[in-house]
Order: sequence, then structure tokens, then C-alpha cells
Amino acid sequence: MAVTIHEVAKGADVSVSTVSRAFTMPDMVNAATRRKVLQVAEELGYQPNRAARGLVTGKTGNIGVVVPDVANPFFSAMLKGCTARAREVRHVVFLADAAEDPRVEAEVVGAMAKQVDGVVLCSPRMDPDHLQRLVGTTPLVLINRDEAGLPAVLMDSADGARQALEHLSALGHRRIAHLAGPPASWAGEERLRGLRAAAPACDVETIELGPFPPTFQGGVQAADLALARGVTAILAFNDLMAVGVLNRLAARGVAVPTDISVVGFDDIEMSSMTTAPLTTVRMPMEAAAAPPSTCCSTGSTHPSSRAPTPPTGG
Amino acid sequence: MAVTIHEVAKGADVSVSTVSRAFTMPDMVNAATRRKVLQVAEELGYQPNRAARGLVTGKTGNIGVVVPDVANPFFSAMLKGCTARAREVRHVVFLADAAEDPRVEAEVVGAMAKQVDGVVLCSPRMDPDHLQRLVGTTPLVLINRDEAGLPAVLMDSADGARQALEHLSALGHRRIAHLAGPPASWAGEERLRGLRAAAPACDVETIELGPFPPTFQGGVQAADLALARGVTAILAFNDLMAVGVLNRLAARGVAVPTDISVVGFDDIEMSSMTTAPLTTVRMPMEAAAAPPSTCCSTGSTHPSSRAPTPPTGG
DNA sequence: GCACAGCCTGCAAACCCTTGCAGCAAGTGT
DNA sequence: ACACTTGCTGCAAGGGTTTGCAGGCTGTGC
Repeated sequence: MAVTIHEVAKGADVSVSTVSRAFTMPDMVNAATRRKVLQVAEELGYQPNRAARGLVTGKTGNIGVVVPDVANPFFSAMLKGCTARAREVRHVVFLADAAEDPRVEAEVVGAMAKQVDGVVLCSPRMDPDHLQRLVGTTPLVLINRDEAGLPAVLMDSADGARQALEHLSALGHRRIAHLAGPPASWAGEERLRGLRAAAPACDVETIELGPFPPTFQGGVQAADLALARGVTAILAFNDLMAVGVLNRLAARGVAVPTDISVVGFDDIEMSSMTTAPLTTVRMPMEAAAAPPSTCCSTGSTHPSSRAPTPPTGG
Repeated sequence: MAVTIHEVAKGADVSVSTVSRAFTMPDMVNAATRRKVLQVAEELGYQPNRAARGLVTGKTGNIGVVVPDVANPFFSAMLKGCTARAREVRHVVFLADAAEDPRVEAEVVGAMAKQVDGVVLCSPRMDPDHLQRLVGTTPLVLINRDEAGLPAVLMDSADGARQALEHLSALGHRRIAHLAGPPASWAGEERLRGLRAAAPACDVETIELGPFPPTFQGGVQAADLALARGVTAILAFNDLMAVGVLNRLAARGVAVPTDISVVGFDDIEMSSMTTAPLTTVRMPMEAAAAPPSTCCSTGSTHPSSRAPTPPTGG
């Protein structure tokens, strides 16, 4: 059924070793031979079996990516970055959607372990114990989570929060709601930390609400609570929530940014599609997948704030 | 480094065969032995190497999914459906983003071929020749494309277009623009076919514009052209474009749905987040990944139209 | 004519598993 | 006591590839 290296060898009248070398170490085989081999391979439609190759080389040529929710634009953007970068280095990505569930997260990493060269763990919800147990199973890199001794790419969420707060403060806001995301989110905690640290200097009172699901619906739900607390600005966990907030506010006849300002996080493309102005703190997700220079060990990239509409109100 | 079946065998003082069987055919080994084996395996953190297993069984336990663009909510929804369903049957998915490029598409399928049990090809842009050559390499199922002899899950795009047209016609629209997506899109052609067939009966003049990129930007760009043609309704290739159209119309001060009605396709979640009313023809993408009954060979699922806001204007 | 280097090529082991077959012990029926 | 079944277990082959090692042939310098 599947055409193997053996049929190619037979077809080209050489040994399998030669065929193998023709592909992996081209300059070790005579030019004429190589040509012949490649031609036969082409005719037969031969494709090396990467699994078998991985068995002996120890390298699979695959990298695993696990995200809490592919349908979240933030993660699909990140995913796109990963697949693109993977392709450049002739790898292919193994995807797992952990459905926001820590147990699933651990499980899928286990399942991928042996067939990938490493896994990219996006914003893991998993507790440290599990995480440590996973290390050693397979090389790991964490996104947006700082765990002792583990390589990670981090976005400076705390500083992002500070930026957002200063921005709002400068616009005259004094009472600002923060809508928390999932409890175990490292980025969320960082943000809160940054918020608390910056609040006094900004002369701002922060109302901490949540946790809420990091989704459109979560935002809808949170908006009412925030309104009830009489704030003039809302800092949402991410853009998805922010859009939910925007929507709920519109439904309740609250004008943005006249009555209330809304700020999100992540700068997913979608946020530019809303009609009400949404300021967002940009997280350079796709870029984070780009080739190193500083990468390969713990490194961090910095957020920049952005206001799609004139920041008069954001 | 990696712990293999051999160390477990040694640790449990049995042969490798027994360890293997303890995992894959539990009732063939003595209960006590099995317990011991599993315990040792647990202690050592043994995880069977699925690649090696695949080598001998011929089943990899992986399924490949290739999409034109993960960042497109339509496809990420579909992807989510795939991963979820895959997990249920203890499979894991291999993802490739073809970046809307037919060449890449063919290439990645080749790369995945040997390490998956089959691949799900989403809305392939690839030409029939390439497609046929891929068959035989690995089992294939097409999404939203009908190719002779190939299993596919199809959404009835033509009928969706008809529904949309009738809807608009009933609302009194007589001059309607259709914004085409990528030229090679099967769904697009189907839609056009449905449109042309239905137009006379609906007493509607259709203005065919495009092709445009199936993106938010594509919609923005298309909106101006449509406006210039003086239509009262716009049928966009997908919701992403529709949202782009909505945005551009808002920017130009055109009221929706008062001045112009906009209809999209796919019913991605995002479309419920826009502030202007967007009618969309629903494509049951996630459901399409669900377990069979009719599945496993060519089957089709049917679209239903939906108006998030009262259809007075949509 | 000889020794030696250099270039290619083939052999076979190894990677980690599964599985058909055979072996062994204990249990059953006569 | 015997043959036979039943229930587990081990041996070894095999799956598709890579790679260290050894062997063959050509060509070079003397």
C-alpha cells in the first residue's frame, strides 16, 4: 500500500541506505545515483515515513501546541504564528485544545509527548505539580506563565496594566473596574499586580470584579456588575470580554466612550471590527513565535498600548 | 532518556510482550501481573511511544486537519469541533495552516501523510489533479468541496444562497450585490449557482462583484464597489467579509439596515458581536464533526438562516 | 607495479513497539 | 496415569528508517 524506501531502492537498483542518504545527506552519494534515486522516488510517489525516521533519529520534526481554546482569536493568532514558524523549520504542529480544562491539558501533553520534539504550552491552567511532572517527559516552553526553571515567553502583563491605568487616569478617570479572567491565569495575576502597584500613583480607585469566563459572554455578564458599581472605566481581562462589555453597554444604552471607557487586552484583530471605540493593550503574540535572537531561554516581550480610535475617550 | 517498554519490563520482572499486552489487551494478562506492570509503568512515568506503535499496527491514532487560515473564526470553530471529536476517539489532531495557498496545501498533506490515519481537508483550493494525486497517499475527506469519488461533508451552500435571496426579496430588495470569495472556492461557486438559479424567480437583479479576499479587509474593500453600484442589499461570501462591509458602511455613514441590508455566511460567533444587525446563513460546522450515523461517506448537512436581530431589515 | 587515499556503496544493527506462535503449568475428565 | 484444554507468558520477527563500519573501485604519486 504505502510505498517504502525499499521499493525505491529496488526500482533504482541500489540499497536502501543509498536511498536514505540521497534524501538526508545528498552530497554523500554520487550525483548520477542521486538523480536516479530521486527520479524513481518521484515516480513512485515516495514520501519518507517521518515516524520511522523519528524512531531512530530521536527527532520527530513535530512540535506540539496546546491552547485553552482554539476558537479564542487570541490563541488562534498565536497558533497561526506557531504553524507558520514551524513550517519555516520544516516542522509540523500537533494541536490540542484543552477546552480550558487543566486535567485535559495534562492528558494531552502526555499523549503528544513522544511524537513531538517539544511542546508549547499556552497560558497553562495546570497546577505547578502537574507541570513539573510533565517536564522530563518532553521539552516544554510556557507562554505567559513563569514557573521556576522553565523556559517561557512572557508578555509583560503587569506593565500593560500600568500603561492602561495611566492612560485612563490621564483622561480623568478616578474609579475603574477591573474584570478578572480565570483564577489560575498567570497573566491575570500579573495584570492585577501591576494594577495594584500603579493605582496609588495614578490616584485611581480600582474595583476588582470577577473572576469571569474569558469570553464574550463573560464580558456581557461582567458589564452589569461593573455598571452597578458606578465606575467610569472598565479594564477587561481580554479583548473578547471587552467586546462583550461593549455589546452589553450598547444594549443598555450606555454610550462608549462618552459615559464609560472600555479597555481590553491582547489586540486581537476582531477588536478593530467593533463599532464602539475599544482601546486595547497590544500583546505581540504572533511575533513571539518568530525566530530567536533573544529567544530559546526565558525571554519576554513588551506590550504596547494602542487606541484604534482617537484616544479621546478610550 | 525516554523510558521505554523495556525498562518497565525489567522493573516488573516480565517480558516486554507482557507489558505491551497489559496496555493493549488487558484481559489477556493475569490480574496480579497487570497490576504490577501498570504500577511500575506509573512510577517510571512510562508513556507508550505512539509512533513506534503506529509503525507496526499501521494505525497512528492521529488525524490531520488542514485549513486555509486558522485565524478565520469559521475554521477555528471547525477545528475546535475536530479536536473535540478526535479526543473522544482517543486521537490527536495534526494541524496545518495552508495560508490560503494551494501549493502549501499539497505540501503539508504530504508531510502529514504517513503519520496520520487520515486527513480532513477544509475547503481545499487545490486543483483536482493535485487532489487526485493525494488520494492513495492517505485517506482523505473533503469539507465543502465535491470531487468525484471522494468522501466529503458538504454544506448545501447553493440552498443557503437561495434562502438568503428569498429573504431579501421578500423584504422588497430588487438589486442585490454578491461579493465573491476566492475564485477556487467550491462553496463560492455553489452559492453563485444557487443565486443565479433563484434570482429570476425572486424577481431580483444580482450584481456579481469580486473575487475578494475572504477577510475583514476584503469586505471593507468590497463595500465601496457595492455602494457604487447602487444596490440595496449585499450578500457577502462569509461573515468575516460581511463584518468588514458593515464597518465600511458605518464609516461612510450608510445606515444598516435602513439604507442597505447585509447578509453573511457561516454564522461565526463573532457576527453576534457586531452592533449593526447582520443576518447570516448558518453553516453547522462544529456539528459536522460529530459522530456519524450518516457520516463516513459523502453526506451533506443543511444550512439554516438566522437573523440575530429582528429581520425587519436584515 | 605498488601502496595508499578518496569516493561511493552495501550490510546489519538499532530505534520502540506489536503479535503470531510456541511453551509451560495447572486443571479437567476418564 | 493419561491426554487434553485453558490461561499466561516469552521469543523473535517485523514495521520503515538511519548510520557506523567495512568493503569495492578509481585514481594518484612514486
